[in-house]
Amino acid sequence: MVKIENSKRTILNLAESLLQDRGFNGFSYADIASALNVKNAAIHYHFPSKEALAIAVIQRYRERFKLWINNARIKDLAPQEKLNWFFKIYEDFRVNNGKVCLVGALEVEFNTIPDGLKKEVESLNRETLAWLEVTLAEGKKHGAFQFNGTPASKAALIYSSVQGSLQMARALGAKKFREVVEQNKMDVLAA
Amino acid sequence: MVKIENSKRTILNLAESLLQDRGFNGFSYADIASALNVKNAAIHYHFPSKEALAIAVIQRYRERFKLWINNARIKDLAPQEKLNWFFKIYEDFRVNNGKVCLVGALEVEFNTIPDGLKKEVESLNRETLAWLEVTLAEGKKHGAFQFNGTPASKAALIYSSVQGSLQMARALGAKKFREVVEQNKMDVLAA
DNA sequence: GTCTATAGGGGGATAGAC
DNA sequence: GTCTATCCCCCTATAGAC
Repeated sequence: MVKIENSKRTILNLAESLLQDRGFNGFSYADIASALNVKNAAIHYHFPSKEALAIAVIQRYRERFKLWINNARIKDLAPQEKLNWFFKIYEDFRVNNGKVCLVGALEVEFNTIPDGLKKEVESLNRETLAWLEVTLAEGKKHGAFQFNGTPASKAALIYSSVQGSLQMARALGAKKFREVVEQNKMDVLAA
Repeated sequence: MVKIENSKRTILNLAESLLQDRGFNGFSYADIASALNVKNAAIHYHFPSKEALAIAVIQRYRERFKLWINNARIKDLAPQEKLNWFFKIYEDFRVNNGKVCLVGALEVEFNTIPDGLKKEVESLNRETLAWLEVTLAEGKKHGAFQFNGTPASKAALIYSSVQGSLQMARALGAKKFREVVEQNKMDVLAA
């Protein structure tokens, strides 16, 4: 009972890492099996299909994000600090072997992935944008943020630029990612 | 002589389209062959390997971009119009079956693609950013643009957000992409 | 230039033994 | 829970006939 839960968790960790590293079409059951020193079929015992595995990865990620944003440690922060926390998530991806955002990776491969997985990606994307939008609106109302346009479109710009710059950092180095984060801050923080 | 040049061009067109639609790992020689009603091996006659094919696609794209930006029709435009032209490139991708930027697509798969291809992606990325940077600097100097930060970091933000929002549009619809473009314009145009 | 045929590898997935 | 064995499909790439 404990063993299987640990196995599932370990497999999900590996799958999440591989998805961020190589995309859906870029990793295989064999990658996970060899990392765990077991055979291919053992992974199928825990997750019957690659689609089921990837869906479980995204669902767990969505749960995690939901827990974070509803936790007092994040929820009670000032808007500027919330935004810093948000950027920190992706900075950690960047530092951790140049991983990219799951949403961006799967959207590049969107036309090749199973339908059930598409729905999960869409949900994660929507939920992330929704939180950013509310955070930006809150900060603008309190005078911490200053920007033209709606919180929704500003949120879309920030999120898409973070996704894009994580990808760019693979070819041009981490500096590009950090430049984009700093530029985003300058463009939104009230002088 | 003419025939082979036409074949090469047709194959490059298909490969470029497939790369933007499904990524490097998401398309195969068979996709191209069946679209041309020929067999797999015929494609190998024109491009010996998948790496060579993808490299040729990017090189042709780079040439095209270079011709555009050095052509009087673009070169002599006002900075605002240059920026509009830039956004239009990606708007056309979006309209044309939801394609994404080649650079972003290949950077998501960066850890799985051949080395020669990586170098081409890096070059295209650098050249695009360089043009954007110069355009932004020019516009700022002339008073058409107004923004904090360096032209380089603003260029990185704009380019990465366009890449990211094209991807986002696949899950959330074209509206997201257009929102990001409009927000970018608001954030850079002098009031 | 395109064909048939084939080599040689990798992929996801399942059945049945242990 | 993990193993071996296997199925079946798709992939890149090459050789040699036409």
